[in-house]
Amino acid sequence: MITALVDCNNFYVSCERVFDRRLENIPVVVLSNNDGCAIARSAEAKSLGIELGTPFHKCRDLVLTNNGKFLSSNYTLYGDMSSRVMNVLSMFSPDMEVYSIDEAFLYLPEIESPYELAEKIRATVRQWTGIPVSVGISTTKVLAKTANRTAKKNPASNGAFVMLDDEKIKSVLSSFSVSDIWGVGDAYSRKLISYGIMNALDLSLMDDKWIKKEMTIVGLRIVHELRGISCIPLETVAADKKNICSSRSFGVPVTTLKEMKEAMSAYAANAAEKMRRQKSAASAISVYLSTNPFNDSPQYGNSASAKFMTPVFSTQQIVKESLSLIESIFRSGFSYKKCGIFLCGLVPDDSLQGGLFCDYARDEKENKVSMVMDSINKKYGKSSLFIACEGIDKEWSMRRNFKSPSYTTNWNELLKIK
DNA sequence: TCTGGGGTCCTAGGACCC
DNA sequence: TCTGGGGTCCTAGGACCC
Repeated sequence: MITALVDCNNFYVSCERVFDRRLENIPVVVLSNNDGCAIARSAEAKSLGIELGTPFHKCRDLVLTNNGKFLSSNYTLYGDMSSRVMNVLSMFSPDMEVYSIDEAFLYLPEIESPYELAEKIRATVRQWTGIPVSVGISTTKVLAKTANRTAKKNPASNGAFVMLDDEKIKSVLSSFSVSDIWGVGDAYSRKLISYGIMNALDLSLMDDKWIKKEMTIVGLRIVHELRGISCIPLETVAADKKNICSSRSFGVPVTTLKEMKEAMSAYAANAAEKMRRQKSAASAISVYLSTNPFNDSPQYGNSASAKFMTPVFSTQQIVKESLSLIESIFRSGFSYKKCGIFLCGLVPDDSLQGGLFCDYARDEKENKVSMVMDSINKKYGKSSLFIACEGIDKEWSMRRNFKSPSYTTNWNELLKIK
């Protein structure tokens, strides 16, 4: 099957550039939550040598002295731009897997000129959304990923790379480092290199038994895909999450139980809303807190979990349980950096059943309140309605000193043309 | 001063069953 | 010296992805 991987170039930076032309041709760095470290870089920023994950304070001067700009991440904008891009891509194939916020796999029909199609995809997405993309085309997902990376690495390829015949595939693989293969991370690439397996062609020629022993069945699938045997299917329908997590670092250290409980309530409410969006209920929850491991100050971290007799659905129930758990592990005298919640054992909400020891009438009422809150927040914007125990001032909330407007999702922040 | 957040899958080993 | 065979379920930990 002819498989394409379409990947947006420097996606977050590109989203920002669509609405602010002043960001063209200068180093632009988008920072993680809390303005902590670099998570997206323009080509100009990359050529200054700024690596993914570089802490803000370690690259601030370099970027600013080169007339560059920092931006806080604006996920509302990126999420909305992503769905625009995906909408355009879906016109090119009925068989599409949205793989991440900035990538999609597509099955393409057998066509005479895949290269022309790739060009058409690039031009259409660019014109309709403003986002530049790269296209890699081959016969399996792993090979399409490889082609895409090759397109990005070679300026001559003009953002599109096709490898369909064996000779071409072999020649690309022979100069493709194992550490760049999709599915081969740090640990495996170190291991492979220690065995003298340096490039993708070397890996594809290894014995199946050896691969399975050293890299489990997951590694074997990757190797087969490198050989052109498709074994990672296209997932056209996004599966429901099995776990949902919400966690954040604090903008300023948290030292009191009162603030910790406010933050915990906010994250719990956020996780509960995400869970209801996919129509699930949680069988268990787990919470954790921790100090800042990069500090010399006294360290402490802990977690606690609880199982519910019957799966829970409402924000009220989830917040209540999370607060009692976090209280049980909170110790005063520490400067906390982070806390979070996991909702586990998610089941479809239509299979909710009353438990013998539950107050069914109360649960029903709370479930309805949660759904009403969700619909109001959907209509009037996030956190139009929130529970009081999240606190009002939220001094612990994350830093986002350089956030751009929500150009596409908030009437008050529309782009103004002068 | 300052280092993100949110997921998935697989395996080994222990506990338990008959 | 010697201690069955076959299975399930759960959890922790390690690998990976963006």
